Amino acid sequence: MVLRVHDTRRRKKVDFTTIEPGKVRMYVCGITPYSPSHLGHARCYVSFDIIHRWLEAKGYDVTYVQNFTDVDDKIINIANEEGIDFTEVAERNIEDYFSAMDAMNVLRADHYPRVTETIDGIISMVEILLEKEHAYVGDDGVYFHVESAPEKYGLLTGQNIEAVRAGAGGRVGGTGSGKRDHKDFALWKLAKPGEPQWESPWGAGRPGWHIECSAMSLQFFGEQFDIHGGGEDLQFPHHEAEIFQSECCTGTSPLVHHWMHNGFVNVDGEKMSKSLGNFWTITDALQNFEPLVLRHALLNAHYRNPIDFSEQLLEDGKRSQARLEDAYHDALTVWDGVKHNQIVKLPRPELGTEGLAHTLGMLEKLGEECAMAMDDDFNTREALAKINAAIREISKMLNSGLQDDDRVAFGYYAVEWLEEFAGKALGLLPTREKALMGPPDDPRRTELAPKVGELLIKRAAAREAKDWPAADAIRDELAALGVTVQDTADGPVWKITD
RNA sequence: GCGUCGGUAGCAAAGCUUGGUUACGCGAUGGACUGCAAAUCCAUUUUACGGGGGUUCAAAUCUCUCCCGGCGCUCCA
Repeated sequence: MVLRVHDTRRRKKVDFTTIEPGKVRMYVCGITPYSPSHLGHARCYVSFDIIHRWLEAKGYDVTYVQNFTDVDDKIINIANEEGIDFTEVAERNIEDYFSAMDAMNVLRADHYPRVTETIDGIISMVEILLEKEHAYVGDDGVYFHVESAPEKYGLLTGQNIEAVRAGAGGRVGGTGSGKRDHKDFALWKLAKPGEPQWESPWGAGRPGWHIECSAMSLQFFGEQFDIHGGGEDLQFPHHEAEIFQSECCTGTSPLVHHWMHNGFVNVDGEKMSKSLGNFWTITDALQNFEPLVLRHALLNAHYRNPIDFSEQLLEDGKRSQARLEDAYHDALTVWDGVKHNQIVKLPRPELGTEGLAHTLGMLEKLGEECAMAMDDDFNTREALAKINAAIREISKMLNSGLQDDDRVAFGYYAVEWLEEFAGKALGLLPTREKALMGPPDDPRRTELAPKVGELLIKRAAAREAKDWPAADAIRDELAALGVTVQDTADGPVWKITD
């Protein structure tokens, strides 16, 4: 099947092609670690995790590079306020980032280069740009001269060079920068006293914001690569600046074959921002919701469309995720019941119109449709629709009174199906152990277990005696503790649901 | 102002490139199952596609126009 991806530059879905057969070079702009990671980061890196996973599922050998902008004005300001080194600020926020991403099942990239480790590459790139007269040295740093390559202006955003000049002309003088033209941007900023700095031919200083990505992609991938991603806000000016720098430096065009940008997280219809007071860090969201619930909520929209975030969105995600995990749990239980015996190998499903054969045929078809959805520009919403349909089929079959061998074989097949699509492709499944045992690392569960166990024994006795009012009273008591009981064929099961 | 993306049922959100069948989920209601629940399944809510023209046998989908909204044009995922 052909993979179609939306390319920002061409503004449409195109057939995905790679520079080198079977290999994908993917660069995604990472965070500036000046504060704990927020929901916008969650959305971005979950989106590209999906892309990463699906490319690998399709058999590509993917090299995924994601940078850290570990020195910048905001980091320096915070370090100064707190009286610590800027590296400490960067370090602690990078740790926060990784722990949030790991919790959400975001697979690690292959490389996480940092600005502070890429200084040499940046300097040599700036030197070439100066040599080719695409850059000049100003009072306070080195600047890229946009007018030196006007044909590259607005490639991603359609901005018109004349209009931008007219619209922002007044700002040039006021900034006090050594720019000749307001459209120009810094490649190297000379250090003010006390700022972190590195030696360069133009004086001690640090890199401008955009140049790092050009230097890093050149270092890891060479002059061209397959996918460049990031949040949609990075299109202008960041990604357009990268095109200027890289293409003018190497003389090779295009730098990137597929530009991919994820949509924003809004809150109550407005952009999430600190100044509006509607700001959510990932840690905030994970106070009341499991990481996979957040992941599920994010995948419930297409990656390019905006998400309007709310408590309700997480509540919906929670229900959908519970439905998925329950189905996985049930299938695992059926199969796990005999795992110590010989694994029953399911015969190749024969398509039919009745019973097991029919359901197996349905699942096979749903799997194909799920893959088609992912091939269509990573349509996770559509894929989830297929997974929901599969859950229904699995659930029906597991409750249909199948006989032992068929039941076990079907459970095994269902586990494999879910692991392939919901697990491997979408990253929505917990480990088998977790799914079977429930959340063992929830401290509240451990705390409640003795009390709940006691009440359940009492309730079982009351039910045995058909004393329904007493049994219901105990259930109410459990509910007051935030515990919901389900009576199943294998006895009562309880969950924390408040 | 310029650029760009969007407006789909009570909520939420796919489908639009390649025009003709159901999205899916939540909520609500009814039913099956249950001592009652929960979970699960079945059904209804469903004459859904911002307004108005055009093309067509046929339009959510193509086209024109108008209205409304997000985002970008300064740092941002």
